[in-house]
Amino acid sequence: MHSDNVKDDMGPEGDVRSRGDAKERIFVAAETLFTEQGYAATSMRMIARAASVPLASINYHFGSKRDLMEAVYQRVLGADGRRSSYLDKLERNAGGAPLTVTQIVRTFIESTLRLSRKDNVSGAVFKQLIGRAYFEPGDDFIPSEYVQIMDRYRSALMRALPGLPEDEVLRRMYFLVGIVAYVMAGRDVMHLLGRCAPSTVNDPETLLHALMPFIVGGMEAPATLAEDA
Amino acid sequence: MHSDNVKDDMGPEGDVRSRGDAKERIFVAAETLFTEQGYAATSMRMIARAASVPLASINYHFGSKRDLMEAVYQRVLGADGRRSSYLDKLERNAGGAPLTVTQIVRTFIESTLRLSRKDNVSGAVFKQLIGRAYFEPGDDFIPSEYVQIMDRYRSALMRALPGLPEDEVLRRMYFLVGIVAYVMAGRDVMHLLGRCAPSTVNDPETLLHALMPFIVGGMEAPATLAEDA
DNA sequence: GTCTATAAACGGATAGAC
DNA sequence: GTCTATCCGTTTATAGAC
Repeated sequence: MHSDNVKDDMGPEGDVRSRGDAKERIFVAAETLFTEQGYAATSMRMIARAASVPLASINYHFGSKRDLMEAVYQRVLGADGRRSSYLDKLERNAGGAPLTVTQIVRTFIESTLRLSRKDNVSGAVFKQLIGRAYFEPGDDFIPSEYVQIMDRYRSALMRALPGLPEDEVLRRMYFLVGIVAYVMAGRDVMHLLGRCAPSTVNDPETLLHALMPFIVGGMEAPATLAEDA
Repeated sequence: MHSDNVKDDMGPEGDVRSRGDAKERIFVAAETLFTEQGYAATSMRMIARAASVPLASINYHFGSKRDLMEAVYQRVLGADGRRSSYLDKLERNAGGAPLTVTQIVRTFIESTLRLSRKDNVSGAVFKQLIGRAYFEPGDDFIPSEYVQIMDRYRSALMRALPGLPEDEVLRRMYFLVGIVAYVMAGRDVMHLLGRCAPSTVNDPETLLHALMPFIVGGMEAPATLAEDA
């Protein structure tokens, strides 16, 4: 431990960095623990210990545990704002023509993947967080930006699938979000399904790539099954 | 058994019923609360209050909170043992020919739905529990019977989709399980996607029916996308 | 077997020294 | 701003009367 004027020797950035570091470490620890264990099962003391800060520091920087949770979700999901702009760019290139289902689905999946790589200190660890956002019970932490993005995807899919009733498109979009969330959540269900190379199956990136033909096939399927044996 | 002869006046079924009632009420309350709120967020006191039993009664009948959780999962998932026999019956009728993807998927979905209606006192409430089984962090509660059932589905799908590589079939089965679990989990994500008649969208039974063509289309899709604009 | 009372530990949040 | 010590409610689990 050092006394007050030791920090002053580092100049102004010393102060800023020490503040930022503590807050950032709390952020990373909270993101990791909430993701791995869920909100209710994670205690403030676990977060403090993982971030190597005193317990009171969390309340000082973030307020309550609930506030901390909302801050984590806001940052992670808020970084997703570019999803709609990717769609905009595609539609501009198409010159007014409807996008294909493949294009829309690929944009959704790739921006989700990009979200899991950039702007996130914890990178590989955080992958479950968005998936968990849909399953965590209680009040929803999902920011309003997300609603707008989903609306953009909805209208694009409506145009791409004119043969389907509107509510059917909506349901299939529900399935699209759900299955991506499920894969992002990354729960290892494969041990249920028998042996397989774990790297092939558990890596979210590989899985989401394999997901493409599956989703497109599902999206473009007829509303009612032809075969009914 | 018991020292007091007061209870003997009710006859043997009096004893059995009183034991069964308390234990059963605890079971139902636990199933409901674990399902609605998750394991960590549910306290023994909530369960005791919902079941109208004293707190100590839970520990007497079930041991620890963890033991209670495992008992609930065992009973709910264990009731799923008929899934494989449904497949067996189909294959016997087919006389050695491979089942169609539609048949397999329908069997999976319908037995999942049947599971949510029968052999469960809480009926409508429990719907999320199986879905949650795949997402609840921590050690897994999934009984070994499930692994065998999944193996049966895996081999049936392998035969139904001879054009796909084995690991691709496995991945698509992963998607099948995932999306059914997601819909069963029943988290209301539809407010993200814009307005829609809630009854059409939130009712699991309707959703799972709409899921059929989507999944079959995804299952039968080519391994690589033809269109790549 | 049922229930009250309590033990022992843990939870989030804060007061106050520095 | 940082950190120690603490308050106080809640948690799981059990002891012991009936």
